[in-house]
Amino acid sequence: MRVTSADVARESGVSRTTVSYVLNEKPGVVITDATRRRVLDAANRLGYTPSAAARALRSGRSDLVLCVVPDWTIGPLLDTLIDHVTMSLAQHGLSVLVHIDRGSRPLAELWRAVTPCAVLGLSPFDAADARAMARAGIAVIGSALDEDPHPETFVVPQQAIGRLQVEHLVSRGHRAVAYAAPADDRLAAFADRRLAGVRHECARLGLPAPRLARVDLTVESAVAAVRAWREAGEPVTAVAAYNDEVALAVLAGAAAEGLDVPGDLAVIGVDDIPVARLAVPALTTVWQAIDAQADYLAGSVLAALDPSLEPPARPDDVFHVLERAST
Amino acid sequence: MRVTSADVARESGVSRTTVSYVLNEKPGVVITDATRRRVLDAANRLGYTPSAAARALRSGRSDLVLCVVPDWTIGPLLDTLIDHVTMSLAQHGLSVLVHIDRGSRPLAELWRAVTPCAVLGLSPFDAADARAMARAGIAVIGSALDEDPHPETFVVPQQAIGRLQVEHLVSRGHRAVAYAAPADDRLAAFADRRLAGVRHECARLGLPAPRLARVDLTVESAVAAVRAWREAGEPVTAVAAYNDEVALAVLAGAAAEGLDVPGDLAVIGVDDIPVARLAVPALTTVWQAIDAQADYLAGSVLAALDPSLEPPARPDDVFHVLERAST
DNA sequence: CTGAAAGCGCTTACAG
DNA sequence: CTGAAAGCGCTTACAG
Repeated sequence: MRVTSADVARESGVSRTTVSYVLNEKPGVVITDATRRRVLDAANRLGYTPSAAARALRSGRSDLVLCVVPDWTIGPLLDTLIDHVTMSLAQHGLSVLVHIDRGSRPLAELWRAVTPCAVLGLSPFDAADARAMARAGIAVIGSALDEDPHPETFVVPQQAIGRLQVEHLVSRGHRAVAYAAPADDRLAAFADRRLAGVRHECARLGLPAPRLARVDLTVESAVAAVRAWREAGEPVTAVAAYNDEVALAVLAGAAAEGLDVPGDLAVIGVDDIPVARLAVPALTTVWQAIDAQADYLAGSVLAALDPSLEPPARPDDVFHVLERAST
Repeated sequence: MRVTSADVARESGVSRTTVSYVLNEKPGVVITDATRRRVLDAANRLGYTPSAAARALRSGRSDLVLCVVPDWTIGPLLDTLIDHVTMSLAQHGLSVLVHIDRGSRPLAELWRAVTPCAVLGLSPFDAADARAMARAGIAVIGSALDEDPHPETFVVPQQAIGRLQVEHLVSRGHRAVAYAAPADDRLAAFADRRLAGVRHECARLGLPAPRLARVDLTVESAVAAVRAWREAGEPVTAVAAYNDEVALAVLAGAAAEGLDVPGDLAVIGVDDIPVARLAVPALTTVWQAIDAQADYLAGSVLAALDPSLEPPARPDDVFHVLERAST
């Protein structure tokens, strides 16, 4: 049978009220040391752990943070981010629970089932969902892929990535730029915005509009793209790839076509996956300050939970070009 | 204010009992169609969703499955596995919640807070934890990295991977085999077992004991390893790498040393990460049947929850050599 | 076919 | 400093 606070009360000869006060270290209530000791001992002896369900029912709150992750195949960066956030929040007594949302069950069912104190969305929430959660007293920290004025929002401006890639390529003397988009449609929300950044920066700098090709993670696909780019009126000399994997495909395509990188074709990726460093030539890429972003996220949760806390400052400068041999 | 079943009862002019019966489709209870309709309508109109906390308190059970993931940097395979399990269980009304366990908070606190109906461990549980959960009526599905006779255990025999690698290399005519171990200590549980498999198979086939080197994900590290292997009395001609990333490092090291792959040195990885296909030469690797493993896992959860269900058969043949150009 | 009532385990005014 | 009691929202015997 489950050990309840009543058992602890009986065992230590006090009321449940006192047990609750002692165990929760209720501020403002003074308990004699002897009593406290007796309660703590009894709780220990009995192996008492409070029922979270009862607690949640009573207070309408838990110490769970629900982190909703969309069906992205973003990979290691996301894992690292979640890992960091989990660690940070654990230090404040909060447990992060990750749920991969593929839309098979409505989000509403989930957060009601978990009764979290906060919900962290790593992709934008449906407005109705967000409202419903807020109405239920849950702290909602949403996300956006574009600049967003709303302070409690996690923003990773994807356009900036594309801009940065072009800026770097141009600094290396290139003018004819191509964008290598991923084949997986689930990535479109990211890919389209990064492409927009590329386009924007090209226009701003007076370069020809970027050529575009979808590249899946096969050599053939990359070869086809590389050929098309090279055959253009003004042949492409530099490629901004959606991410490192796509960039590695382009590298493989260029090698298969006998092109020299970066002599004939420069390539820049995004993410700095471990393997990027191992490519021949080593891949130039855009690195993200995941730690800073994780800290911001954790801080936002904490601030949303405790209004007396200063909300964290949005990290700027979260992107950085890591120059290696491929550009 | 929260909408409760009492509100629905009032709105539809029935008792809470009836509301509960209708909403839970209680078997054996017959409700007139008109009543059912009224209740459903009212629930809808009011936007009623049951309080999971109250339900959990009442029944001591939720429809949450807690999946505890250790602090591995295993990457995409794990993501895929969890994704599949989440999907499968969602079809049975269960929501999977993933928690990365880095030991900062005791597991006991977490499962008590979540009140899951089942806990899925992707690494072995502490025996005391497992007992406590079982005592609390939670279905426990543990994991093991070695053969394990316990039926409700998820086993991915790591040794088999090493054996398979050697078997393949030998089939290509090699005798002098090396093992490229990862530098990250968190991977030791896997790496050591795979190495044991390599050793075992070498011994069984009468080959020299495998040479061993740690390779981190840099070219320099791989170059050092490759040099050491080539300088040996009987130079190594084939490398079984811990995983694809390490294998790609070895490939880079071999290239830097001017070695021909697979002519001078054959390399086989594990995982079939997308980039493996893009390597030059394309990387031979050991592929895992993640889907089958996910199905087994989901089936185990379901079977543990409902004794009338047949427990799933353990998938065999979950590993498979994917032969490409590097061997 | 439907309702009144108990109880899951907790916290917290409210009294002493 | 401590206790008796209410109530969070649900489900389920038990009566009708």
